[in-house]
Amino acid sequence: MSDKRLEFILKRGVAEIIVEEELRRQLEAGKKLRLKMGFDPSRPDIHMGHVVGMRKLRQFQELGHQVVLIVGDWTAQIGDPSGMSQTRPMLSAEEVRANADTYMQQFFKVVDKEKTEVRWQSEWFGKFSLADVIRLTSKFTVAQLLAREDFSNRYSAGRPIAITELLYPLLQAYDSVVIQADVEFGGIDQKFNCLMGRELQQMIGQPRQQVFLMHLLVGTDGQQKMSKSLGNYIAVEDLPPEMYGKVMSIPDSLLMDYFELLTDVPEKELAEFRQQLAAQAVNPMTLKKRLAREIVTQFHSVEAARDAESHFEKVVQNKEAPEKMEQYTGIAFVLAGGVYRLDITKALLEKGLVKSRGEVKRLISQGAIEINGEKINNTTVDIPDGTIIQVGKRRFLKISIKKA
RNA sequence: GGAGGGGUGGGUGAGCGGCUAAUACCAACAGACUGUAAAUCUGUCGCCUGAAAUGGCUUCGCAGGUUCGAAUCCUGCCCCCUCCA
Repeated sequence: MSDKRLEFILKRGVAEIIVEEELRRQLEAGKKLRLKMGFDPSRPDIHMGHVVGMRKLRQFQELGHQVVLIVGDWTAQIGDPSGMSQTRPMLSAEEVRANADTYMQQFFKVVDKEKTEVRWQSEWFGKFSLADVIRLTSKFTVAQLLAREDFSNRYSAGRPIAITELLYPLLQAYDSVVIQADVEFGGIDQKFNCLMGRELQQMIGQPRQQVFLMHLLVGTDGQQKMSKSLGNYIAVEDLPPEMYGKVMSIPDSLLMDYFELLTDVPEKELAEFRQQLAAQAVNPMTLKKRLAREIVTQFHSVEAARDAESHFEKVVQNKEAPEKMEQYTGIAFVLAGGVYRLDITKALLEKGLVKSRGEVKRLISQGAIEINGEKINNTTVDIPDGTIIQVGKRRFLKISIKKA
C-alpha cells in the first residue's frame, strides 16, 4: 500500500485518532485489525451521517481488515443519552430484527459484506446475570461517568439522568471486550463511549482498542448534526431525484465538508475548489451539482445521477413541470369543446398534495396554485383532459378525466 | 418519608374565569426576490361549512364538578422533575 493512500485514509474526514501512533504501528506491522462499529436497531434508516463512518470502514476493508458490526439490541433499549432524548418505546424482538435487517441491507451498500462479521449484543448480554452487571459496574465510578460532557451538563443543570443511561457507555465498552476490538469507529460524539471501551479492555488485560473518530456531518439545515428526528437528513434509500435535490439544498457553507466526508474526490481537487470559492471564481451551485452527482452515483448509478440532474434543472431551475408526476383520475362535469368543469380540492386532497380543504383555500389566496402558469382563484376550474395543476414550486398533479 | 415545581397546538414556551383556536419564538408552507443554497421582506399555519362576513365542531395529562361561561377555579386519578432525609 502506498503511503499516500494510507495518509488519505488516516486524514480524510477524520476528527481524531486515539492513539494515532499506536494505530500506525499496527498498520505498518501488517496486522489484520478487527474494526468495531455499533448501531442502534431502534432506527432502521441510514442516512449520510452514518455513511461517513461506513465509508471509512470500507477503506480499511480494502486494506484487508475485518469489520465487526454490533447490533445494539440491548443498548437500543436504553437509548443513547445524547441530550434530552425521550424514552423510546420498547421494541419487540421481531421489530428489532426487522429493523436490523433493513439497516444491514443499507449498510452493505457501502461496507463489504464479505469482510464483515455481524454480532448481536444479546449473544452476550442475553445471559448476563446481576452478578455480571455488578462486576461490570464496580469497575467505574460516578465521577468517571460524569466526566462525560452531556452528563455533567445535565447534572449541573438539574436535569434528569437515568441510571440506565449511565449504563450505556459500560455496555458499549463491554462489547469491545467481547469481540476483542482493535479499533472502534464512530462520530466524534462517540468519543467518551469509545474511550470507555479502551479502558475496560485494559482493566481486563486485553490490548486496548484504538479509537477512530470521524467528523460529524451537519444536516441539510446547516445547523445541527444530521439526524432523522430533526428531519435534516439525506437517506441512503432516497430516490435519485430526491437525493440530488436534498444535496442541492444544503447551504453553501457545507459544500466542502460534504465533499470531504462523502466523496473520494481527491484532496488536490478539493483544494482547487476551495481556492475558487474563496476567489469567487466559481458559482457554488456548479460545485454543488458535482457533489450531488457524486453522491447519487454512489448510491444509485451514473445514469440515475444524470437523470436526477436534468430533472433538477428542469423542475427547480427552470420551473417547468417534471416528466413524471402523480396522476388523478376523476369524473368531471362536461362542458363544450373538450373542456370539463372540476373542483380540484378533492383531487389534491386524495393525492396528498395538501392536508386539508382549508389549506387549499389558503394556497389559492396566496396565489400558490397554477394551471398552465396562470394563478387560479377558485377551486372550480374549467380544464381539458390531461391538465397539470401546480401547487407551490414542487408539487404537481396531472388530471385525467374519466369519461362517464 | 418530607418539601416544592410541572404536564398547553410539530418543538420551545406564555396564558391562569369571558376580549383565547389560545401571546411569542423556532420549524413548516406560500408569495416576492434569486445563482443552487442562504439572507431579506410579506403572508399563512386545528378541522369542517361558505365567494365572504359568519357559523359549527374538536383541542390545553385523564375523569368528574362549580359557573350563564374554564386551558384558567374545585375534587379524584395518572405521569414527570428537583431538593432535603
